[in-house]
Amino acid sequence: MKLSEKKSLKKKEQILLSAVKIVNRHGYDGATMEEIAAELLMTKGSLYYYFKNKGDLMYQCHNLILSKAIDELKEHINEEDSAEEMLRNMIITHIDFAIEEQETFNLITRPYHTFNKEQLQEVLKLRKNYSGLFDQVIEKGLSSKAFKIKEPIIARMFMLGSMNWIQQWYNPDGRLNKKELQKIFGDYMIKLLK
Amino acid sequence: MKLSEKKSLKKKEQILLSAVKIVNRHGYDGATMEEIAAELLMTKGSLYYYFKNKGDLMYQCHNLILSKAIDELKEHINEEDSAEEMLRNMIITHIDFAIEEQETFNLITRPYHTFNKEQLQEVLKLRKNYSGLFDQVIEKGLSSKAFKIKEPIIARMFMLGSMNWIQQWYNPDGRLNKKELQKIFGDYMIKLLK
DNA sequence: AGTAATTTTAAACAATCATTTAATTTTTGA
DNA sequence: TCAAAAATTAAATGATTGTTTAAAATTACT
Repeated sequence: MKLSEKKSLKKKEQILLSAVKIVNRHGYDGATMEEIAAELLMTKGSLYYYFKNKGDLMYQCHNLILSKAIDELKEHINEEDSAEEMLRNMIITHIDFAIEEQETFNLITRPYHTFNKEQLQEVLKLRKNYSGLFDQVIEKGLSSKAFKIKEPIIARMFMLGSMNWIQQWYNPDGRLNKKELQKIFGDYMIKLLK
Repeated sequence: MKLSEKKSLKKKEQILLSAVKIVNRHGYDGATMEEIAAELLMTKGSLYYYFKNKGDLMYQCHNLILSKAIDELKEHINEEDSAEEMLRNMIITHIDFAIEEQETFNLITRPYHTFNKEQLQEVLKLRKNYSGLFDQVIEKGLSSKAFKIKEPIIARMFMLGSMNWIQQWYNPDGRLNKKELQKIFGDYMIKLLK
């Protein structure tokens, strides 16, 4: 690979990270190309040298974060833990992403309005992938009789929803810190599933 | 009250209802004054005869729906039911609003970005009012020993979050209809609290 | 019926942004 | 060092949309 290509890739990544930061701050609609560029001391025009358009940039942001999250979940699943222990770890990861990556993580609560057809297909695939990991663990718990829950798919959506909503009220200076919340949420989930 | 004032109030209400409809369809940013007016066969300019600006209109939409929801919750609380029965009814109401009023109900996940100071104060007051009703019932259940949960405030946020998120995945043509979902969610909540 | 108040409208305005373009600057590599 | 390639920029463009305005249409009321 030529030097210039390497540099280009690196720049692309920097832009992506800047975009993630701005999106987390202002949401999809609120993130302007101008601000994303300014973060890197560039002008917005340059962004189009690296990305086709804003939609493309947003799409890649979402994919980046979601892929990272999937990787982290998989690490927890590969360990030789009980379903309960695995689930507790996955909850910690999910809440981490929901809090730290805020808008980018769920980016596009309204994916149909935001992404084009091919992007949408990929996004839905990734999301299915993601939630499938939770389903897997719940299934494991059910078959080992550690869990006992009706409608496990609904239960999974119930759980993910409660966690995704944390970002609406979480306050880093609140009475409970992130770690404490993660513990409490884990306890709740286990109680729900047992 | 003069006839013209009555008519004016009626028109104002119609506009509000149209705005609610459009917001539920496209979200806050996606709702244009043009479309809100078109729904009533008016032109957008007319809206400014009744509302100061878009922010004002959105604010009144949110208040309208939230107030309705509060009223409905209060009806459930005033009955002579057990905490469990009351909570089940409140869950049905909440899910109804979350599904049917979609965007308007949670309108402004990002209230700081959307409302001005006085509006924000009123919105936060209403929201506190709303969630306080759930806290009340949980407290009632705790003191009657029907419930047993640590960190009841967090549990309430947990529950509201899981319900608010329903609108992200709910499909009216899905395997489970709304009523079935409400039942399942009620069961989950009770299991969590007991 | 006729006048004053009320309501509505079309058009102009203004602000915001995403995107394009053409020129300029910087970097690369022989 | 120097020409070609790569990267960046400033400015223009175009589309959207909230808001204002002044005139026109409608309605209320004596």
